[in-house]
Amino acid sequence: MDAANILRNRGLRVTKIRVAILEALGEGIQALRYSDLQKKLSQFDRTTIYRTLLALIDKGLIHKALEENNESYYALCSDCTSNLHNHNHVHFKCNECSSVQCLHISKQVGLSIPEIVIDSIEITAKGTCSTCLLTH
Amino acid sequence: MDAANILRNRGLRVTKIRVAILEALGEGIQALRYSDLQKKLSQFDRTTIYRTLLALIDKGLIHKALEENNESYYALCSDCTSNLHNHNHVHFKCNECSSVQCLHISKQVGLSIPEIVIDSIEITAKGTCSTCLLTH
DNA sequence: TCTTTTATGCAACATTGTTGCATTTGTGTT
DNA sequence: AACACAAATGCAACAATGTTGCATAAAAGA
Repeated sequence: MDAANILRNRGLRVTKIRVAILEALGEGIQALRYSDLQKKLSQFDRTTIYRTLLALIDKGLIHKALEENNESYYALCSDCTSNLHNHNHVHFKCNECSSVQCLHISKQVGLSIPEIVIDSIEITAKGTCSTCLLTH
Repeated sequence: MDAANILRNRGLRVTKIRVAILEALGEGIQALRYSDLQKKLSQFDRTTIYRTLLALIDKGLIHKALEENNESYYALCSDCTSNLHNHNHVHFKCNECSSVQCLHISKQVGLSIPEIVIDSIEITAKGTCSTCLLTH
């Protein structure tokens, strides 16, 4: 399904920047950091990018994959809805090339702690990605 | 051991702000967000707080427990050294009161993914803390 | 107390988040 | 195809935080 239809399905108007962001994030399996998105979408106003990201997150089309060193990484959602972000995957950041990607894992991760109710768990793994492993 | 000795042990000079930050973080089991730290330490310059946090992180005395919504939460380290931050604990954020704390877990968490080398794993859990559970 | 090394405070600038408002655009309707 | 209305965009403006350079002040050992 193309970006335009994805947007329509979530009740969002089809605008240039929304299509551009979805296509930018759809190019690879990687998450993109905000500053890179901004470079790539430099024809649009900063505020518009900001509000578009909020709208796409709100509708469950993208998510913030990682926040680190005051940089936010954004990635496409795979099975989220307008009502619920549903991320049963691990966010992996390569220490070499700084790439961030969403890794789908088969096993469910559980965690229980006395006296506390846990609603969600986020897992971020860091290491060396396959590309960087080959390079060294 | 008091803050002054902790600092000396890591080869850091004992200054007012370093003692103040260690004591602020040592008061509770909770992590403090940057903006709260700044309010609490308003007698010091913003730059000094910034550089002090970097120095204390560098020496393994504190760590950034969570970065969310462009807010950083800082907490004391329990068993880190100058050479290695060693965090086998879960960071828990309460959705009700926004408090963040480090929870030490007994079981080791493992994760392995083909073609990738994983060096470290960070786990952030969100839910309702014991205090907020009692309130409702 | 003196000296040297290091930390601090201040100024300055960059990046990102955030809001209000006028203008433009998308979309369903005529 | 043109219209009307709701929604999105661009621009201006300000806030918070990150970051660096440099002059001054403070810590630690002699």
